[in-house]
Amino acid sequence: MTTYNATQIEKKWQNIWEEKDSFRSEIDHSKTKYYVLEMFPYPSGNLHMGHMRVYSIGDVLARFLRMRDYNVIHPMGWDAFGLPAENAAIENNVNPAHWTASNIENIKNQLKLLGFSYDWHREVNSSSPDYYRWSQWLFLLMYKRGLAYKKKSDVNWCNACATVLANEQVEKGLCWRCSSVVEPRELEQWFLKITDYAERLLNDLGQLEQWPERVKVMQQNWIGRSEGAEIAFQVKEFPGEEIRTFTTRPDTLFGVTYMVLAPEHPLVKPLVAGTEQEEEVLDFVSRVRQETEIERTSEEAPKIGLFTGRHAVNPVNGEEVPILVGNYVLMAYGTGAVMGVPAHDQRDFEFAHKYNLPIRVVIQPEGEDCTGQTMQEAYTGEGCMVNSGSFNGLKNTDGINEVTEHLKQQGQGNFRVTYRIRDWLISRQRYWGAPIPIIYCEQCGVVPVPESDLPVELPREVELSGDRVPSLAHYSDFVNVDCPDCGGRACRETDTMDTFICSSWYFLRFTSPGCDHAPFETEKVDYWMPVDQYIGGIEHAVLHLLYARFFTKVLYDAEMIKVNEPFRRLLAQGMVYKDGAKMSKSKGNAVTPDDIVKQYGADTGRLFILFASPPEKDLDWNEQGVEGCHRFLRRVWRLVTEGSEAFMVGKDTAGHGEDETSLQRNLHAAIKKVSSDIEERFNFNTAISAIMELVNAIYAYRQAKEKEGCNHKVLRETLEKTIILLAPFAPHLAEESWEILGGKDSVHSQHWPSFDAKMLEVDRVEVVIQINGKVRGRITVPANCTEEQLVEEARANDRIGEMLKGKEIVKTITVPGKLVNVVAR
RNA sequence: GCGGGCGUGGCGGAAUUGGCAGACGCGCUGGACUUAGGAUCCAGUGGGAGUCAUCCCUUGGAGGUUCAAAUCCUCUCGCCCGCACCA
Repeated sequence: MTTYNATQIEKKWQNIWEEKDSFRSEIDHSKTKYYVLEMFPYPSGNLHMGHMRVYSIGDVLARFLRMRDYNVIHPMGWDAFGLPAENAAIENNVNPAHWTASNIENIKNQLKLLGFSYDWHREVNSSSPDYYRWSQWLFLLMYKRGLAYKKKSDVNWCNACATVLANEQVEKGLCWRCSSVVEPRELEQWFLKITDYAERLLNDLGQLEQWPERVKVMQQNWIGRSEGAEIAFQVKEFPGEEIRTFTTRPDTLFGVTYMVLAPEHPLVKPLVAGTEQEEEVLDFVSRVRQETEIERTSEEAPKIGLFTGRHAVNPVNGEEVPILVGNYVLMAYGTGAVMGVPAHDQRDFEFAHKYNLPIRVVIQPEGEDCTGQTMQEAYTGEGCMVNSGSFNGLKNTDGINEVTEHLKQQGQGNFRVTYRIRDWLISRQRYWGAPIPIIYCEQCGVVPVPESDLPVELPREVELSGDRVPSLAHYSDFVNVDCPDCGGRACRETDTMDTFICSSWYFLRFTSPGCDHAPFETEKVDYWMPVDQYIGGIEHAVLHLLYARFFTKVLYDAEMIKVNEPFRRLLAQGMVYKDGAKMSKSKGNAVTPDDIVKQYGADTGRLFILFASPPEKDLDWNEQGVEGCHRFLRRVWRLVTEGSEAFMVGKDTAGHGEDETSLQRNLHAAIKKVSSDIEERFNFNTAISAIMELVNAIYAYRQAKEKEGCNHKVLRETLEKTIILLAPFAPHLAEESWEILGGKDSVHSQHWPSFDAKMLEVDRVEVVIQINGKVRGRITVPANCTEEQLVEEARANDRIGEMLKGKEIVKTITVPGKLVNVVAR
């Protein structure tokens, strides 16, 4: 017997798979297609355990489904644009393109060492011109459809990254990549109108039955739909000028005692012009506008309001209330103006107390008599409308509609839905991205680059002398261009696109990677889409996963694809921890896939990562657990090598008795469990434990038959099927074992075994006897025993009879094949 | 504050429909083989008591429903995650 040499075996089969092009996928209408996709990596240098986990999960599924006769597509590529390439370029004095290319080569080799079954013919690289050409083309599609526009506004600026960020890319006021504080900056930037799709992005979450609840909830929160009314207040001092507010509580309109504008509100300046308060207010406004999001939204930040000297007129009762400017009102939400109803909103209540503003109760809780003086906090519950003119006596829940309807008829308001989500800011002031295909002409203004001129290529020679890679504005050859319309002097847009654009459609490109006349071929995209199983980290719950859904819907509307949701089923895998901390180089607790491959082999690493925890839960890396998995694979290896020697030289001496039947029953039970655990539940950990049990059963059988010898036919069949079951998890060892056992072709081209229900049947079953719900004995009865017989048998049992002596049997409950419960007093 | 999730041996975790709690693995204990064992094989391993072919307790805690609860309901404690001055 030879020892298990993982390195040698793995190298051998990786070469064979590559030579035979084993994982190539083509359209085949005779089979059901299945698209298995894991989020493609950013090629940052080395693969880490998080990568190994996602890709191991995907590979098990892909290999399993192929054996289940699905036509599986399982592609891989590179999310290759992005800032780290620029930073590395400066540090190492190397062109970002070259740095990226060498990382890709490295990571690709690492993926190959792990034995993942990708169709490398479909490899895509988002930073190559033949890919970003179509990212640009899609931008132009958005532009044509009115979904891309440029506007000047306050945007999130990250100083460390020297670029702006989308709202989704700011976490608690910090840059998602480098964690530095994000500042507001007024710039003219390109946006995509994702808000036009807010309603559909929200509603269609309902279709995504196979997505984890938490991801759907996170997207729901992010989109943040709220229903209410928009109400117009006239400005007393400027007849004809109105302030529009959004509220979810139009029923409290009669309780308005003041109005607050955001500092950025366009009416602030004209309103205060010429008042005593002008200087103070403008000073306050400029101060607030310089604050970072952290400063402005921190818990300690006091709510400050300043009177503008002007008044708003309540449309329902003509009352005049002071207009203030407040630091807590956000221009980007609703209308940037808030009506203050202190009696029925806790924040307004506190604000009113601070500034001595009147509190007027307009919703009275049943059986109580609240007044502004006696209230300790705002009343936000249901009640009866009071102090509300003709609406008095109405239930406030009805009042919401009635008041809005009234305003609508008077032309002073309307029903309105507001979303928290903002348009997607896609401009980036960086070099290493896809250039935005827009030209600014002195004569014609904004001119989209004609499709035939795509791609707008990045300058290849990069200046690497400073402390950062210069943006495209630095390259005059790039900037200066003739206008495509009039031929006159023009210049290019010098910002590049957010890399999330590239990853919003790569799953479509995988269906037709070489296509040079369109982003993808209709026939192919229609065959392969949607992605049947998508796997990736939870960190993209509202970034990539929201953007990709948006792109898909736009392409659906443009009639380029037939699906309006890209990912049918989603698995958000947990993180990899070690010693209670997230595994990372900086914490010094990192174990790399390379280490594992070297020490134990890829099969051991893959097996452990799948066995240690169910995929959606966090996983704690444990060296001894890895050794346990390696031990298991060696146990399998010994069975195969010793078994094959026995098959060749030994005589088949044993007949077919109880032991053989039992072994076969173990086999079929394992087939059943492993199949359903992979296919229905994704519980790879329990699938693996079922294979371990089967292997233990084979060892037990061999030991039981040590003297008289095994039934080789049964043993061999069991062993072969065990190897097939193991193939998705430990593909190299399975392949080698298959060869040793004399199997035909590759183990991976075998049909997945089906279990025979007859094999699972037993003649006799053990049944638990309970008295009042407690286990008091066990009996073995024929499997087809009737309930009556079962009760008879139970009561006939000596011990049970003893315990029931002198008691009255109230009733008996039987669960066939499982238990008898005797209820006795 | 709103929303989602989790809590089971020394550890990772099983228990799929309410039906034997603790599968499988790690660790630990004992034995076999051996010059040796950090290899391999076999046996044991939730806690407590014991008259050792037995009983009691046990799924964060307290109640409840049920013949039967890790699983369903109510309350409660703890932890993790998302959103949050959102009008």
